[in-house]
Amino acid sequence: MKNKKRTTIYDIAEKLNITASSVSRALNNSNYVNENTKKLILKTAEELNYKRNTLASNLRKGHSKTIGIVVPRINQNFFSNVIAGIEEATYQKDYNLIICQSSESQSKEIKCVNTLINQHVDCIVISVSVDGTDYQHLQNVLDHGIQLIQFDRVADELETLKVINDNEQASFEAVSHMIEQGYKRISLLEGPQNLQIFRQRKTGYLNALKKYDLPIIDELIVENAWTKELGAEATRKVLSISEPPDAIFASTSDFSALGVLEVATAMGFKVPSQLGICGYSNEAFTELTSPSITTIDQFSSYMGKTIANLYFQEMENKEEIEVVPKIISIKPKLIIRSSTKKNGD
Amino acid sequence: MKNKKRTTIYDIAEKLNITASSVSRALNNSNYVNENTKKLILKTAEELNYKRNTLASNLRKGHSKTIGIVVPRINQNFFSNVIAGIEEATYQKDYNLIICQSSESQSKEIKCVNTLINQHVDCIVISVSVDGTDYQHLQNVLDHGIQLIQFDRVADELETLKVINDNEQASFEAVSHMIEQGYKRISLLEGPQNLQIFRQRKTGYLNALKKYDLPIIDELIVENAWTKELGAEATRKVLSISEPPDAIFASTSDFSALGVLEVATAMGFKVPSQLGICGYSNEAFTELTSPSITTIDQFSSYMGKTIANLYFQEMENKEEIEVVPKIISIKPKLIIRSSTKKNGD
DNA sequence: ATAATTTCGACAATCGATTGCAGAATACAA
DNA sequence: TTGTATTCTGCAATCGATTGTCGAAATTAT
Repeated sequence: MKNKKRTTIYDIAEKLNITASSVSRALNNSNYVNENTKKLILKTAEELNYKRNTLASNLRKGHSKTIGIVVPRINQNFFSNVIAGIEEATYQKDYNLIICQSSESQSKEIKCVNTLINQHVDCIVISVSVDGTDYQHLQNVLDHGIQLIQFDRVADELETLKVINDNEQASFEAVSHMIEQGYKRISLLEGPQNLQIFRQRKTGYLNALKKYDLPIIDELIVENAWTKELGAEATRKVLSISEPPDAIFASTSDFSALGVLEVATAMGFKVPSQLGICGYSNEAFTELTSPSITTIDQFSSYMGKTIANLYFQEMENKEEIEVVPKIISIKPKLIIRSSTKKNGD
Repeated sequence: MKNKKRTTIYDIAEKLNITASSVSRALNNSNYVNENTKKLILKTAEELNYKRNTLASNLRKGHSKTIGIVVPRINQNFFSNVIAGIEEATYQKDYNLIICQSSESQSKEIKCVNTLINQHVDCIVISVSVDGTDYQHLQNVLDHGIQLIQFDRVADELETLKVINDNEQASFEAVSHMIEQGYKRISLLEGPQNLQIFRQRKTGYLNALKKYDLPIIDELIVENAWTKELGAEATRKVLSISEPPDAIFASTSDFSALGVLEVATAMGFKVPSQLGICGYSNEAFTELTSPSITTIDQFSSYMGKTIANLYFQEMENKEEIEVVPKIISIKPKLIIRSSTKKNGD
């Protein structure tokens, strides 16, 4: 295990009585080396089980062919799907992925970002943590000449490349759908409003109410209900008021919606006839609950591919055109299931 | 964006009229530099927004403080949880993670492993792809002096560090539980037998039958039923024979069990009274189906932490003791839910 | 046969940080 | 004051691969 000396281009060069430069050129398939020596070099490299030292190569070349990713949680469905999507697209171009999770803490997020800068990654892809307020560390990425792509949860004040969902539109459609189903008192479980995505979803909700001339009822809007537990708690609260809602839009996540469903069922509310429920994210389980939960699909894996391709595209233009902030918005899709079919189907 | 020159220790040295070595020493908090100059250097580094070039540092130091991970699918619950567990433990020690997915293809797996060797990672953590037959590429990892830790799906013939579940025991307990519930004709949906984990699960099944003196019925054992679709197909088959099973153990995954449940329900079998179902992995959704599915929890995140700690522990011993192959076996836990409660509760 | 052009390969510098060695500067003791 | 020990700093080599420059050899053109 220890002290194993790996073969370098110098070892190959020495064995063949040539210089390392020729070996390097052969390995990089340059023209400036004789076909025969090239073959000989390749053969010897194979024999000696040579593996290029990417560290040295990258140091010299000044880039790393590596993309750093920072997400709140690796093992959250949406994020792991985005990552898988990025991986698929970058793998073909021989890029590596360094993955960090901020665990929803900005201080850890800052550390992660710094590590990635140290690593000389070519690009940082990030979805910010929930408690973020200051984005100096992201500005810092730009200052170091590293491409920065924000996705989903973005710091809107920062002018970077962004790949997002059209949260407002999706939310609008979801609420409109519920209204058209006949629900009239729709409660909104909203997420931390410092995040743009949650503000947008709220706007969509409000716009839908407005369109259908429904009143905005403050006591039906619950802040910060974005985990299963908080969703459950919020549900207990809104279902206990004198005039409870006849539908709940858990705009933060399907987990929240799951909390809603469990509490509502436990409290004796019939879903969907007495209470409609809509979640957000299209987690796998939404299909399996009874009733199945209406939700919004964010095309997470596609989003990942989009991010990767956006990076490659920008790389190509880098030399010629000045980089302009660009936003790609993906329209999510409303998945209508049983939990909002007020009148059956 | 382009051609941004990053500050190096030389820039700092030049500005302060000292040498780069002193700067390096100060940055590494060495004693061999005056307290005052150290402070000055740190301050200047801060001012110039200096970030260490990890590439250069690692090249010189001969290691990368990086662990490479290769899994079949990043976005599969079990794997993303293991990864999250590894991340948690390694983060504290300032290690980075490079993550690759083999997409269940050995040829891609080999490429991933080679990339990681090139990257000079200090350790490779791998769960092999399903179609693996030859493990030369893993031997190669060892030959390059890189620590190798296999987990879950391991190539048993290779003597490396391994972190696995006690699949046989878990399977034995699951089947025993079903038998004790009164199920007598238990069908086994098994996974590709070239993978040790699936062989072990089969052994556990057979041992349980033997213990309770139940006959082994070949037509109740279905090969290669390890996705939802294959599980569904297998179920259609076994439920159509003249004497159908009264229970199905989807030993490959909960997805397979889900396929079983859907087909069984569609065919009019009552779960759990007419047909018991047990899955494997404790995916989140198993709690949400109706009925909820009995399954086996693998402590995935804990497994990740165990892997990381195993690596750190081996690192400490590396110099003194010769590395010996070591296997850590984690005992999974049977989670009993409604789908196997034959007589209600 | 000579000149002009290619092709090939060696040399040396470079990427940025680290570190062994040696010498300078300072402190302390005799 | 001289000698010894200690602290600090600089020099230069090193990690392994890449690449611009230049000269030698081989090829082609004249």
